[in-house]
Amino acid sequence: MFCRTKKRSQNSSTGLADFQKQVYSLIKKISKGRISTYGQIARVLGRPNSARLIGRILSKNPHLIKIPCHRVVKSDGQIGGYKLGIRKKAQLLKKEGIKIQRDKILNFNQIIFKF
DNA sequence: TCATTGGCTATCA
DNA sequence: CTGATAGCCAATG
Repeated sequence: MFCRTKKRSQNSSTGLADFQKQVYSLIKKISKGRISTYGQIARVLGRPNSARLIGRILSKNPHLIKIPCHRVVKSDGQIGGYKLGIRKKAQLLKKEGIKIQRDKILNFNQIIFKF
């Protein structure tokens, strides 16, 4: 009788698979020479407390060619992490005209990408 | 202004 | 359950 069930585990409410796709979609939109932050991505997608999750997702599935995940950094201007190392990340960013010193973005405030 | 602490999120060892 | 991650934020001293 009652067909109950569905016991959706906690992850239905978060919709993780969907969340990942949205993360990738969003990051692909970041223009060259601009950056965003893990927290900002999380907020735009409606998960203000899941900044850390963004980093996890990117590290798990870095489609380095299609998705410019090197343009996503920490909210305080630090580089964050990168599959190939933060040195590599810094190099890529510099190439796009972003000024970095001691693994920190100097003009962070001016190049932040607004969705 | 800086350093520390605790809470959040999801996953793995 | 604990600790550790590509983090963020507010509170505290």
